[in-house]
Amino acid sequence: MRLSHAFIPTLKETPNEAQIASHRLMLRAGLVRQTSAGIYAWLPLGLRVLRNIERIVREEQDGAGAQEILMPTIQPAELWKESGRYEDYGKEMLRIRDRHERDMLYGPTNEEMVTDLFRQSVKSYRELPQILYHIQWKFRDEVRPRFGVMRGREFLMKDAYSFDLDHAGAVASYRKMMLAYMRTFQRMGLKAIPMEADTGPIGGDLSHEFIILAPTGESQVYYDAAFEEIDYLSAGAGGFSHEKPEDLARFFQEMTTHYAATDEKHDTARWDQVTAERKREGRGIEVGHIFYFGTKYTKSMGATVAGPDGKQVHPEMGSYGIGVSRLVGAVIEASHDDAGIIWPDSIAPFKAAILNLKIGDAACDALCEQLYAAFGGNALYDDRTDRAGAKFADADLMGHPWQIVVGPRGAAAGKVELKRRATGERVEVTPAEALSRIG
RNA sequence: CGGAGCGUAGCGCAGCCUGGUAGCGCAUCAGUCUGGGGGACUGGAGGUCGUGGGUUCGAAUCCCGCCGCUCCGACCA
Repeated sequence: MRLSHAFIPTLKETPNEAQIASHRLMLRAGLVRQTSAGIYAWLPLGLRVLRNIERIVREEQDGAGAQEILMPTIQPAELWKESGRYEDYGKEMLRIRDRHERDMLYGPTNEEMVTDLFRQSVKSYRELPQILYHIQWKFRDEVRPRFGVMRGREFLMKDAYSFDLDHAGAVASYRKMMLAYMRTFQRMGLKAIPMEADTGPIGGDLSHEFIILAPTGESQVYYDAAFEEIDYLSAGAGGFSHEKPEDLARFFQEMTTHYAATDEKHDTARWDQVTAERKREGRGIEVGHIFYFGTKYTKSMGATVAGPDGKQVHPEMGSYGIGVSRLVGAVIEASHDDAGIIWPDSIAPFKAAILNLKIGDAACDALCEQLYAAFGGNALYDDRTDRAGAKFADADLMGHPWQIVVGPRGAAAGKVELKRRATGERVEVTPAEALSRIG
């Protein structure tokens, strides 16, 4: 993408409404624009990040055996009346009436709908387990939307739902999803800590929230250094496979024996048993939440399958959410400096920015065009006529992992300057060398 | 939902108290010079002062209603 003609409206000053770092930077770098309280339009740069996060989430869900579907945003009220949540959900649910005076709603979540889909078609225990997921916009009419996309009213969420014949199966599904989550966050360059969470009115002992560390997080968290040391992506010895029950058991053991708690659930007695050099604490942002809730919906909505003995049983369910749009903000909270965003390579909107410091200089132009072509569209070429300083400032603001700086001095000698955004380190290299380093 | 604040050009703000010409910086457009960390100069364009009503000869300014947005607290992917 050529910056001179890109719809990337960067701002020199911070809009008054943006208070926290991610919100400020998302507006300044031209990722989003607000259209109402808690509702945002995604512009090219922001959308590319959102899609990258989606891609990683999707790959990890698929890898764990979940199947992607896409349920609608608008749902009929009847389903929610069946489960009893039409009344319980209260004013957070956006209720709509269509032209036939039918009660509809903009989905805040999809347990009812997925249970309905399931009960229509799955009739035998032989078809279990099933894990279905989708990545879809949700609407929750929050009393107080804030922090930009971190607490929006309309937000993009990956929600998965597991159906198993019995409790043991549900636990296995839960563990698979938990592993998928840890892998997902690691791939995004985030340190995520799973914390035991309240299960609410449903009860049960299986609910975890996933907290990523960021200085501006909303809650204080305490955890064992072990969570930082585990490599969830490793496939070899010591790694974890979704396929092997013993791996999942060992993984779950790891996740639940090391200490991790938010300040509400902080247990100072247990914390004291963690040795000093392994104690970690900081601020955290919740980016995912998983639940096991058994037969709550399959019972209330009459979903049954035939068991091995021919009798009808209510499958056991779990649900698993990742706040996809929230992650964009959360990553920025976890990774920025005074100059702007610092994208992890895996979700950066572009692999690199190419800064042409002297548009019109034959050597600079030719070199930049050649580099730009080599990226096949996966680079942002700053071909504006602005001065160098403005280009540096915008590139830092937008947070491209790499900057390839092409100036007249270097271009004449066939050299470019390669800057790593995260460290600020710069080296002078040949264009070919720059390309191979960026990979 | 309780408490507080804000709405004037794309963004950041002043003007309001004490009513009378709508202003500044940045951005933007044209031109000249410049050219490695948000340049300089010259000239332009851009505003129903959130909205409806009231007071007044006259309202951005005073009064009332409404709408929108933000912040703090309780709740949430």
